[in-house]
Amino acid sequence: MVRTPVLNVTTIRRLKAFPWASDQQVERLLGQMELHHIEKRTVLFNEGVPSDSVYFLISGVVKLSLRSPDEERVLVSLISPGELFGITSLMPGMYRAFRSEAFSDCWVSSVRPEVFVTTLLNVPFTDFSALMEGTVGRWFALLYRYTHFQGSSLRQKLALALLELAQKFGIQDARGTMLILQLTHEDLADLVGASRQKVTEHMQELARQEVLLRDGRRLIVHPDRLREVAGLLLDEK
Amino acid sequence: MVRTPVLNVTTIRRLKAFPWASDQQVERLLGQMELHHIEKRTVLFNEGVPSDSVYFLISGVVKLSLRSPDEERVLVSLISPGELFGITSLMPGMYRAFRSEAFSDCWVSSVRPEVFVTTLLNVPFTDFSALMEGTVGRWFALLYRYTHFQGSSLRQKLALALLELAQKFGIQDARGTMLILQLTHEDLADLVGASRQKVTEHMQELARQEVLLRDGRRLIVHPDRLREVAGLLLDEK
DNA sequence: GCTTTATTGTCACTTAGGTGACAATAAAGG
DNA sequence: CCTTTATTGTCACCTAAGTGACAATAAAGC
Repeated sequence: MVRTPVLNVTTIRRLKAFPWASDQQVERLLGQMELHHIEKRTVLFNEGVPSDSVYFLISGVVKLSLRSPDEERVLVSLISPGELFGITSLMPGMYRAFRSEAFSDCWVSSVRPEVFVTTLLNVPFTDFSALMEGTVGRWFALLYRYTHFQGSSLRQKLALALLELAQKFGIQDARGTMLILQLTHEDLADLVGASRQKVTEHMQELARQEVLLRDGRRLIVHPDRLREVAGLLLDEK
Repeated sequence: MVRTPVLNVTTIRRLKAFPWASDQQVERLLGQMELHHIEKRTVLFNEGVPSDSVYFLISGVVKLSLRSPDEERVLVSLISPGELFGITSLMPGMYRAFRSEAFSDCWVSSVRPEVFVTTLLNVPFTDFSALMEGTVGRWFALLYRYTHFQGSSLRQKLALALLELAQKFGIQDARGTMLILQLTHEDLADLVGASRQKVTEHMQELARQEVLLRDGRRLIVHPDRLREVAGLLLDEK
């Protein structure tokens, strides 16, 4: 038999959560939170589904993970009591990037992001979430790349890095997406954490397979083929 | 001779920056931004210094990087015009995690984070920044770990991961910091992106060198020695 | 307490990628 | 245009970590 934990201001304070918020704010927030008990190994949400709640961990440990190209699981993070998670829901139109599951039996509570933001910060949710996207959105994009690097081959890492560059620095061209950037193989090597020589080898291989082509020192890439090489499903990103 | 660019609402709109903000807000923000011209290869800020400005890239490319344990440079990201960077300054008491330098000649403008937040979102900076810390602070911690994984040996990655776990799940013990967590070598392997067998080997090595010890299936670690093994300078984190 | 299952330990073998060394190009600077 | 310097290409060789396979423990379930 599981005893439902008491969730009041004192509990929140003991967990050192939301230290800046007033008792009234915390009280109001608690009134709108749903409480859930999750048994070890139960999946709370999976990567790819729409992000529509913020979660707060009361007790237990939650695991965030990701599946790598070779079907392995990358353990991204372990969440401890008092932490918020599932915060992609604070940015507009996001999908969950990681799977979250109970690493041990957990008590978790959830709120809608709009309620969370308007209660704790007296500001319209759309404004806040747009600001988040414009500021920390890039951190998230970086985290996405780095977590996906885990368990990838150099070839896949290169594809992933070029894909990100194409989104930022690409302009449409008759032959594909041209990167308006003078990148040396050494720069790419520093970006993916590999040696310059191996990058040269793989870039040639990718060119031979028509995933990309070189126009002087400018690169023209095919995002679709890069995505394929990177081992991303078509629905991702 | 360099021509100072015009920085007005139209420029901002063309760069697709702050799309949610009203013309008045953008106008007000512009009035408080300083404009800087930065020549290729010039360092704007270095890792480790206090984070006290938000930057906005008008033209050119900015490079964010990091030095790895073996003195190599990890290229974390390339910033394109219209992007904000240096946003650790939106969280309280942060230091810059990356070096930023001009990858090409750039025009950059800077603002104090308080001005940025209060102008674009009508809310006290301290409230906003506390909320940021409580929400996206973890993304940043993850990014920190993953960027530092780049160019590290398995031994260093393990030390870094254990250090993070000690901060989250550690309680003081006569023999060091005890992790109140049942972690298998397989979990650790998934966390650092390595094979279970090699993790076993390295964990034994670390135990032999008294960086950590095992009490049944509980780990007791020495954060200081872990930091040393991870190749972090004493002032970091 | 005993059986089953999970975890740890160990080893030989394979492999992806690092490294050094140099030639071949291409770009930049005068 | 020619020299200098940066970048790319291509090797052979080395090393850290992956892999499979199994024994030795330890924990969990009954």
